[in-house]
Amino acid sequence: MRQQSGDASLLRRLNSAAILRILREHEVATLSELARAARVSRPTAEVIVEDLIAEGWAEECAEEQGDRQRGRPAKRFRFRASSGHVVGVGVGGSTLRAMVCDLGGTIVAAHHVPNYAMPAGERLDAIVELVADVAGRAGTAVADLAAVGVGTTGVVDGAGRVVKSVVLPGWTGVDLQGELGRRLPAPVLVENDMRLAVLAEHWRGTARGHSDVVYLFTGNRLGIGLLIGGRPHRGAHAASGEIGRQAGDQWQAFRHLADFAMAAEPGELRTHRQAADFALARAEEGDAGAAEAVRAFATHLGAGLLTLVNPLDPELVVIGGSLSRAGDLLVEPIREFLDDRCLYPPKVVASTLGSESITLGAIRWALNHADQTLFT
Amino acid sequence: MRQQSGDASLLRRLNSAAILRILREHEVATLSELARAARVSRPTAEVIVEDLIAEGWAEECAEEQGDRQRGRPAKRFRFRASSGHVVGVGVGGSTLRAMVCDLGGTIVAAHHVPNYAMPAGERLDAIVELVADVAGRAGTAVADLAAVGVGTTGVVDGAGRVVKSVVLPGWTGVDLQGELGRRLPAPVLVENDMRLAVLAEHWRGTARGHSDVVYLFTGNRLGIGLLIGGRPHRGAHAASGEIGRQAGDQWQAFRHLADFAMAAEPGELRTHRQAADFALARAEEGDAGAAEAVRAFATHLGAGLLTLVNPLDPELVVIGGSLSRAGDLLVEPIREFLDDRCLYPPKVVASTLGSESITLGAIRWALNHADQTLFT
DNA sequence: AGCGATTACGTAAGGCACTTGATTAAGTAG
DNA sequence: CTACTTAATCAAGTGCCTTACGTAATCGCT
Repeated sequence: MRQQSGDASLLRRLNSAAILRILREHEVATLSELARAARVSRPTAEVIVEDLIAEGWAEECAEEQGDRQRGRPAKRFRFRASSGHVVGVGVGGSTLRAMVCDLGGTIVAAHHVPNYAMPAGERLDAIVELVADVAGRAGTAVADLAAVGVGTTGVVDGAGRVVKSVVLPGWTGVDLQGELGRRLPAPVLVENDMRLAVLAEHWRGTARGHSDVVYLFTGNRLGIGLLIGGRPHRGAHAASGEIGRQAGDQWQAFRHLADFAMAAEPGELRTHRQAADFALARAEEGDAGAAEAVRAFATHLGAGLLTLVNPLDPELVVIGGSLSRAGDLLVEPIREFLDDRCLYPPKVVASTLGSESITLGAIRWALNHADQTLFT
Repeated sequence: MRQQSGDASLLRRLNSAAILRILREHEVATLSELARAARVSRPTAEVIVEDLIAEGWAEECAEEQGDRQRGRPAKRFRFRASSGHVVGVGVGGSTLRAMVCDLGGTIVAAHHVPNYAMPAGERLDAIVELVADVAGRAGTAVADLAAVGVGTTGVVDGAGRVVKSVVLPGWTGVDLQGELGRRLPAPVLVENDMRLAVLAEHWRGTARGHSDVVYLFTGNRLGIGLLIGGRPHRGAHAASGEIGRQAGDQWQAFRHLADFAMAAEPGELRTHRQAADFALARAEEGDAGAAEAVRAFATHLGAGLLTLVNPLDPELVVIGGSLSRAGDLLVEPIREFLDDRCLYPPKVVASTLGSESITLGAIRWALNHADQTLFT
């Protein structure tokens, strides 16, 4: 822990950051409100707000009709959300997605392009182009972006290098953060997609208000993202959540669905996800065998989750990824399984963010970085 | 996150805390050194040190021969470790242990008494008496203690209540922190023993310098303590590490040893720990069957650990508890198992703290609390 | 319309903590 | 004994915040 010390200017930085925070949390605020909330005197709040306006972080806004109290009308100020923008990028197995939002967290543009099998260099170019594209749609230059957050499949180390990727050919070993940082005139932050997904759930998804969350991604593969103490857990080698090589059949749940699909329509070759979609669709139509397979699948997931839930004791388990659309069909058996076996069963819910979760997480990740530089 | 703000006096508090920190980290320091390290001017460092001395936190010490440089000799100051003391208590299955240490972390007294089956009220009295005893041995009054840290078996909630204990009869439901706080004229902090054990390993054990650690306690039962980001992980219901009710045979490793002991000496009734001691002793003597049983036991533990290691990606796994005396006999098979199956295998080591780990952790927990109040 | 009550704005004076810079003190090296 | 080095001491001076007081703008009541 860095020992804090400093001269008088530190005080100003601190108070300035406090005021800015309060401004951003409230829609609008008067000087008196700011002074009270930040526990500083009015004159102090005044000069700080003047500075913030001069630097473009805040703006005065016209008074609204209706909320007029007694006494002299107060000037009203608000955080200038458009003073900066960030981009979030999601590098998925089949799609490159990107979003732009302002510093207030409002999404102002989004776009996506297919992510077919291509050499790494070409994909880097595609990402750069996509970032420029969405930035343009938002009326911003790439150079003016406060940060670009990127979420990608694979093991991503602390420096934003893709250490290992089985989904994207040629992606292993790419120094994604370095390469994008060289091509983009803005700070680039690369993270693993699971960690960003759970961050998104915490920000705008079903995990709002919960600081200890286990996120289970279900799609063509299984993945885990852990939120611990409100922050994504990365692990010593940034490999947290990698359950792919898990021994035994701990996480080999897909076979229940694959077996069902194979039995129902023999000869058909399916990916995990295709088999899952097939079985889920049949189950929703009322097919008893399919329902049984889905239940076995979910229970298997529950068993895997249990090995984590007991040691970690999370508040919440979120089931995300494309299979989470199945909702209670998937969630209910997991809930039952955990309820039976945990001293303190966590809540179990399905994600509602859908395919946007990783991009949203990348946005939040970039916003976190912007905040850090903003509040210093 | 609380938004910081404050007037000029905050600056003094901050700088004062910084100086105090530096003083405690260095054995002795001159004013110039302090000013440089804390990044404040010399006059500032001077008045702060004067204040600290007046309040008893620091003291001037005579110059040492030998380290004389050129120029006017500097006054030398040091942290006054004896300005405060804390007590750490470990409530184990068969023993109550206590230690006293000063604010510099030096143990100055220790004592322990048996913890036989007794009513909760009686045990509370025994703890209070033990605390008074060790405090007396250290030449301190209980009322002068900066904090008393207590580690106990069982599920301990955020307020220091024993929510559940299977080891100590009548211990379930005791508001340990409240009851002790009422009986002791000092701040009392109660935590789960596993979390304190891993804290001790981080402080003075094999986990020094590692911030992401999985600690596996092996004794009469299995328990887990997680250190995440350098801090003990508590979980949403403070039940982190409770693997007792784990489903299936995930953590039922003891049966390998119990089966061996039963086969070797039929009819003998043993606790888990007795069976383990028996098998380990035989294995050390070269008994092939015993070695096989121990290996199966260790491998079973490895399988349980794997379910945690892959999602959490710790730097280190520490095997603690009484069985860890077996050393490589236990650790080596676990290491092999994890090395085979992890993308990034953690280091695996046996604890060297022995039976003191929980008490040491309680000490460190109390010191953390003392620090928090010290540096404000 | 005028007046008091209420609330916010604006400015001045004072205090606290830190900094810089000059001067004095206390040693060592030659 | 002198030169050099480093520490202690003292004296401004600056930045930031606070309290205090006077001014401005609006509402509600008479």
